[in-house]
Amino acid sequence: MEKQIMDMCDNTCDGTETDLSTVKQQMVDEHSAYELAELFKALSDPTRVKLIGALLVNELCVHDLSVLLEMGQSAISHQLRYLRNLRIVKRRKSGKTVYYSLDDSHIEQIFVLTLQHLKHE
Amino acid sequence: MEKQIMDMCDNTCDGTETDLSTVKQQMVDEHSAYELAELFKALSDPTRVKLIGALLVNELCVHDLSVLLEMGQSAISHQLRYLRNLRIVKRRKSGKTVYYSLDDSHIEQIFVLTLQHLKHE
DNA sequence: CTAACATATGAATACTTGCTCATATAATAA
DNA sequence: TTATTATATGAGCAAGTATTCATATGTTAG
Repeated sequence: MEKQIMDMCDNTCDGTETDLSTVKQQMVDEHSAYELAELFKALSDPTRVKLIGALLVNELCVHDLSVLLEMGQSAISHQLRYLRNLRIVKRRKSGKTVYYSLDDSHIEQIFVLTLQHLKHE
Repeated sequence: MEKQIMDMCDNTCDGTETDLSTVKQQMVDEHSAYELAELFKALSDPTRVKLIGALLVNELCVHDLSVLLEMGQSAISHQLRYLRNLRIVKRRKSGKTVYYSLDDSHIEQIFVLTLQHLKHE
């Protein structure tokens, strides 16, 4: 434990000439790191990926999404709320049914770009 | 429960004219969904984001990363192993010290693209 | 009004995950 | 050899997460 704190005070390990303060200035800041992680976390679950993948094709209601993914209505609804809180999807109500669609072209781009990368290799 | 299974057999809910089988054909398949989620999961943690953000600037050894992120050596090492297993980072050994660097230009692109999106809004 | 349908949501639970601690491995120095 | 430095790793735990179940809300039909 004491040793660890000592290490923290040192600025380089033996054999490195890297200027850490320069790296620290250039690297992504604390706040951005959390924002990035939060955004990627939304895409880090297969169910959410499938939901986004489906909404990429068409606006769909909860029931249809539940049929498409072969999952319970409640699970779908919970995940849609998650994505809605992050403004990744939006909803449109029409009578009894609620239609969901994508609400963020950024996510759409990232999603499609990454999908292409996975396919072409 | 019985009701749920009934729902699954229906192909549309009232008020929808969406052809679900057509959507299913176009949407991302099961396997791709899991691959996408796995990839994004690697980027869904602030520590891993910071690690990648630092290695985006420079190749760095474990100790320096531990200093930069102000975290214990063990935590850093565990996360580096995680990223290494997914071939996101690679390592180069030089004497006692091990230098890590990015190993996947895809991830790099996605990371930078997303970072830009977050900044410009 | 009541019944049926569509969606939302709180609680419970099984599972996952990120960190710490202690220790192991590996390389170098004395 | 032993001591020191750098990194790796297994176990354990606390916190988080995705699903299910039961139920609530809201909408339309009869």
